[in-house]
Amino acid sequence: METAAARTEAAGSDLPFDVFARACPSRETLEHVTGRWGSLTVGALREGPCRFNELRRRVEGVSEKMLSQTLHALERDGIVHREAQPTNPPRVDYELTPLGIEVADRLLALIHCVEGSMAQVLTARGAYDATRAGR
Amino acid sequence: METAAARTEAAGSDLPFDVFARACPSRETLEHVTGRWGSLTVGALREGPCRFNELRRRVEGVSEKMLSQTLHALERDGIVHREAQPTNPPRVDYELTPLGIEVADRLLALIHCVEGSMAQVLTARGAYDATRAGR
DNA sequence: CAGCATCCAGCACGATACTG
DNA sequence: CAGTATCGTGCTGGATGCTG
Repeated sequence: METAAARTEAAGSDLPFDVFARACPSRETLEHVTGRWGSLTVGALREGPCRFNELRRRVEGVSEKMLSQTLHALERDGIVHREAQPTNPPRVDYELTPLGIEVADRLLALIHCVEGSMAQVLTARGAYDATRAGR
Repeated sequence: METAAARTEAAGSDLPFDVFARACPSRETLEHVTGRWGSLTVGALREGPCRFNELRRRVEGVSEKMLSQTLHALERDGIVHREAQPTNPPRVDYELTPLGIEVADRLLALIHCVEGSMAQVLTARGAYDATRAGR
């Protein structure tokens, strides 16, 4: 009972996918979803469908390039749906798929947990830094 | 109602911390927790306290350096507690703090959600790639 | 065992410019 | 508006070697 697979099974889950295993494709998807911009993009889309530039405004600080890249990865994974109207000027709406909503809800639970704990975190940081002040 | 802060408030949350805002410290903590190795480290520690090298084995593929770095960040944020015994050879145990457990549970919910959706994800990827086969 | 220090390759990312 | 293309760089992160 040393391997990741063995532990996963011991934990009651016999799914074929295990993020703790080196080469599992679920790691990629998890990274797309939890990545620096992925998590914020998915979180922002939970508020409802959104166009490209509006999304850029929701996710403060994201560059055009990174948002585009992030959206492509999420679309490929079936988390985000892209709806393009062939009008002029072009209009493209992004929205979460049903799967995306599932993921977004867990993600937002985590985000809110972190946001709500920031006072504690900041205190912990102060204490940690204080013990190392002299070095 | 354009800014991240305004939206957050409109969404019913009037917390002072908003990850969608450019310079919010919660972004850092979220990244520590959701980062490539952070998420796996926190997830692995949810199984119980663990020594350095055992942790390295649980989180397949992590290098010494990255694990060390990750643990420091998590310790500083008050997610992980480090307990060192001054014995020889040295023995150090890492474990989640109460806050860490809160976070880990949300994180694992997300991880299991992703793991359980991988069949769907892989199908979506196939479909996506198929439509772009010719370019 | 539990780690820090150093080196360095690669790519993640931002800035800028251009297209339909 | 909604992107793609290209370029430059600073940081990420792996490999290696050393310490207590």
